[in-house]
Amino acid sequence: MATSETPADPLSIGEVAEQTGLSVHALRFYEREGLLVGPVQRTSGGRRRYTAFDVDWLLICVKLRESQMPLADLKRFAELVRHGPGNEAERLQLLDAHRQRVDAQIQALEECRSVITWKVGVYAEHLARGEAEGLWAPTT
Amino acid sequence: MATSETPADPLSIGEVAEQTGLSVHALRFYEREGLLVGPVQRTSGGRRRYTAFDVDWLLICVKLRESQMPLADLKRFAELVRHGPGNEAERLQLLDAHRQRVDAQIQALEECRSVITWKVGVYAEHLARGEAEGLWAPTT
DNA sequence: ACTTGATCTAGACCTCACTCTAGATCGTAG
DNA sequence: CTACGATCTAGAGTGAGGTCTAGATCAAGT
Repeated sequence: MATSETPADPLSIGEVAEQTGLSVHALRFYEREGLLVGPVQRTSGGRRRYTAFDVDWLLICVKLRESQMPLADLKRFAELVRHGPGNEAERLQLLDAHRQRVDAQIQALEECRSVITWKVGVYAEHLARGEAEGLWAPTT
Repeated sequence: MATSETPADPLSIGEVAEQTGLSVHALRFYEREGLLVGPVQRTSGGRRRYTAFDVDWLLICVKLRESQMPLADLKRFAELVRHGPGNEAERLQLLDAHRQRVDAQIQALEECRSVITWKVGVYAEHLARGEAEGLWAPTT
């Protein structure tokens, strides 16, 4: 899962933005909100230096966010990881609950998809027939 | 697809809220925003009376919203239907584009799901082994 | 030394999709 | 007639999740 080729090659915020797909604004925002596991290192001049660990964590964050995990849950998860060993059961529970929500989302989307597909079919058929029918009730 | 048992039995806003899962506030909001195909009928006293057509349309709206169609697109779709025959190609295009977005969403969620499942597996395994290992890197 | 572009902070601002409030009115049951 | 709950309108407020701004600083190239 490591993103790094060389084990230690700190990245600038811009580079991390590119690698994660998050904006630099979002990266700073996530940090302020306590969504990162550790404090991000800084150069002597005050610029952020992200380690491969930071980037890996952010990539996971991206996946969790993409699947609609609220920032509050993400924050809780980060806190658990930050506090180290001893709370793995809770981490597991948090992730597993989220996985169930993702499953539910997929199912819901598949239902939507079938409704949409059916409706697309209705239109396509009518168009194919030359759209000269009078059957256009408001909801079809 | 008709929800009505009796072809003509107008419903109150509260009943429609119950049937669609939308709040009465949301129903009024949708109407104001032009998301409905026709104007909703009113009683002499000014109360809304929804027809089975209205409800069917709302049920479709619910599905489209559930799959993240923005209200702006929903509004456009409503406008097209409102203007009647002659724009079926555009309706088809709008729906089909949305269907593609839904497919992409499902795919993305499935990817998320597999990342999460993998991580759940990591925790579960460690817990099963008695959590006495020192392997807890920040991102695992 | 100078210029340029990336980064810094604090905090204001934004969009989306509702949600809620106030104060009035309707309609039905007692 | 009176209560009471459901509904009405216009408009303000909310929460999530960023996004943007201003004004300063840093770092690299020429």
